[in-house]
Amino acid sequence: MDVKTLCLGLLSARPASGYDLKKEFESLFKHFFPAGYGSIYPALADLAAAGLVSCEEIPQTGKPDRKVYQVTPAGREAFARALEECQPQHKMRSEFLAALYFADRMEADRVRELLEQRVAELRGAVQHIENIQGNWSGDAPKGARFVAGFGAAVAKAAAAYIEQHKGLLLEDSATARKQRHGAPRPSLENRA
Amino acid sequence: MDVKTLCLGLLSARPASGYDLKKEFESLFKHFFPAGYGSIYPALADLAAAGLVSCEEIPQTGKPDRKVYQVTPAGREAFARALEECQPQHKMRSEFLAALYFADRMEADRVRELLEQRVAELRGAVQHIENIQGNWSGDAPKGARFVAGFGAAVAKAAAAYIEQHKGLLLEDSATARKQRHGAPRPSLENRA
DNA sequence: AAGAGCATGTAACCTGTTACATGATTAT
DNA sequence: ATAATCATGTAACAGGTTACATGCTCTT
Repeated sequence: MDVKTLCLGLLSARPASGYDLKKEFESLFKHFFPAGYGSIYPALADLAAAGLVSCEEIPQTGKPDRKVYQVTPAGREAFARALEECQPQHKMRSEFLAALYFADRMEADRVRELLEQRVAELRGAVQHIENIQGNWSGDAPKGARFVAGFGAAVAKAAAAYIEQHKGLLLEDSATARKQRHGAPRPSLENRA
Repeated sequence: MDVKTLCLGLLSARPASGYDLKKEFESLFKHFFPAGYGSIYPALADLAAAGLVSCEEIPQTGKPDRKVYQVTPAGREAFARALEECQPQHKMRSEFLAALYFADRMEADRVRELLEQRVAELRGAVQHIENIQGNWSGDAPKGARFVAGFGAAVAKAAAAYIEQHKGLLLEDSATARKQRHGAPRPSLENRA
């Protein structure tokens, strides 16, 4: 399941240009499978070379010809097989968590900055998803709805965790806790 | 924040060999920053070449010499600067979500399989984290505790979402819902 | 006038993954 | 016996990112 396969999948719903596909990646796929022109255009060229899509060039004035790609029967079959056979991974690489692992060695302001930035990003992601959902009129495919809901739910959970547990990183002494809340708060955070 | 920087960070807590570092990556970092020997050994060689770590070779019988790396003052400084200056990203690439976006074009059994696999993985991740937390006796660094809690919370939220919303993907007609639950369930899933 | 949107692509680069190569010791 | 653990590394490969290259039109 690489960018190439995803392009094939999107094209098997409707014909599109590389530019169009980029916009699709920017909307729903943005937060779990980003792709730029640098991967989309070569992917399209490869798919065409393999005969999985065909390309119709539409002349334009003042801009490069618009190249609209369409799935071929072979492409449709290849995508179906890909869906059947792939063992979909869920990879993540979080520099955010890696950095916070070393929170001990950072200044409190820096920790606060990282935490706030991440929460802002997460809220942005939720907003982005809810905007998309708001533009659906009940006719969106169930896969899209499931995926959007998943993204929003997980982003909200992440933001909530940060808000609820940032104290663990920002208040480093029992004294600090006492002064701010009147009583020490034993760390219950990590219980099952 | 690449594998190289993380190795430097781990080494600035205690000296270790590449093999040791791999184990550290396998424990807490496993779910948000995986790294294999193929990235760790070259990273260590680069760090040594740059003078950020020093290496002591300990002869062994029957195995390659154990190479224990230690941070140099320059390395400590470089890591501090990296923590200060990095703008930590949180990248994810989920073939799982990408595949489910196309759930319409999959057989129900296949969808069920993907969902179950993912839930099993998520529960495994939670288990893994809770095992680590169980081995801590209150003395673990706060960064580690925060990160572990975050991972567990997010994994639980993801698993819960899947369990609660898999119906959206598996029951595809109002008829099916009526037969199983006695009444159709309007899609409330995506409301804010 | 400035900026966003439309529209395509290439080439160098970075980083990480996978497979290969070796081999003794210890636990089940 | 078999598998796991210890212990190191290289080389080829894959895949994606970034910067470069071009240029018109429409909106503000």
